[in-house]
Amino acid sequence: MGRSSQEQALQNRSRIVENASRLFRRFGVDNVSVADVMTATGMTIGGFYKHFESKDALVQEAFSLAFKQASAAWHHVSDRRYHDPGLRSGAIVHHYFHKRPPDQTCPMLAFAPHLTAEAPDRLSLDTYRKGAEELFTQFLDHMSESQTGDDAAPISNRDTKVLFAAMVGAGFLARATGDAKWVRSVQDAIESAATAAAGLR
Amino acid sequence: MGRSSQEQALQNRSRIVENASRLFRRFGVDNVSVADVMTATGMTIGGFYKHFESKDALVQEAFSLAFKQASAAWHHVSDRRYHDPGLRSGAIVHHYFHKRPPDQTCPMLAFAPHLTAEAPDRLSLDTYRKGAEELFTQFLDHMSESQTGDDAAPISNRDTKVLFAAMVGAGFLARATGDAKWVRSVQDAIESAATAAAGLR
DNA sequence: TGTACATCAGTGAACGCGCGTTCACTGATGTAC
DNA sequence: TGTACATCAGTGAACGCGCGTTCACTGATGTAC
Repeated sequence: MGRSSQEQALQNRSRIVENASRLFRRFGVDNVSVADVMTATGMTIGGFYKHFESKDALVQEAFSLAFKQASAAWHHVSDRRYHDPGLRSGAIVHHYFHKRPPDQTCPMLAFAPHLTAEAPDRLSLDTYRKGAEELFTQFLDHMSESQTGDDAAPISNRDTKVLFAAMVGAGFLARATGDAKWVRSVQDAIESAATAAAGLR
Repeated sequence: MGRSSQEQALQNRSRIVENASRLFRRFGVDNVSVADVMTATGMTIGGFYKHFESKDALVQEAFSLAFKQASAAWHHVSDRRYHDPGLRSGAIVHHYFHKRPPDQTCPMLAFAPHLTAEAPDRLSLDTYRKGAEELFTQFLDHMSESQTGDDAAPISNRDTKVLFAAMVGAGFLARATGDAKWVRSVQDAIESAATAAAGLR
């Protein structure tokens, strides 16, 4: 195994990032080693540093990719046209909780745990912040857009924010408890509230 | 420094757990070493294993203590008597977001991050599950109780669940972003929604 | 009540393991002539 | 178009560090007589 072509090398680099993003989202950043990522890509450890300066640099790229994919997934769900606007917001919530394979966990959840304002040394904080804010504003836009037109008034900004936080919170709890009964009842409540919020106003 | 008295030893044990709980809540379980805890208690590393079988055993005791303290704190806030029932639920939310020193972070947030359903080896999962469910049902009870009597109808069960998830979610995001503007706007929305939910029904 | 001995809470150095990172090396790719 | 040489993507062993855990040891506490 000697040198790879420049084209091949770029492809390999992309595959490393893709695998990293997938594994990080599923198992958590701290539970996946650089060697794990390289093995999953079919390479050995040493080559990693020909592409990235450090693990943290990889984490940041994995962030960006995950946020991009998540935003694309949202578009996909919310662009389906329903007659009942309530169904639309409900469908988004339902998809968020129940229709995602484990390696497509919400990036808000997947990457934040190992970040703490109080724990200093983490460089990836800024990347996370930027991606998180972007995803949030996209969610706001989507929710208001998806409910306009037709005959229904849009969900209020306040309710959308509450819904957003509730989705993240319930997803977080589900991740930690492994889908306990009470958590599922919370998820159902949120889905129902989303449908109602769109229907009533 | 020879042997300590049995009484002294028990006190030391308690102090270890207290310090652990405080440090874990503030910096996260994975960012605090056993040595850190022992140093904070004014002891050296070796003595630790005279009291605990492993770090994980300590984590579990720290869980329990934190959940107890959190539940006590809730009692304290919600037991204050307000005239306006809306104020009560709003006050609980407000306290949750803004009135806690960093070493009293919500245990839901503090301990879950290093737990993942997908990451197997963690023994402390069950302890967390139990504590989390207990804290949740206590929250439900408190919210419904605190709004009854007087002239206002209680908040619906559904709304309480949504509020709960939203509080956890927003707290989670705040922890990771270090209080970004948009996160604070989400927190304000939740507080306002809590007040409104109690006032309207 | 005092004395001899066993116990064991606490000490601090050392071990072992995982993991991020480095390094000398290989051989195919790219380039200069 | 072919040949000689430099480059550098990828290899796999080794290093270094942090941290959970172990261990031989100390000396005050607890106990038996």
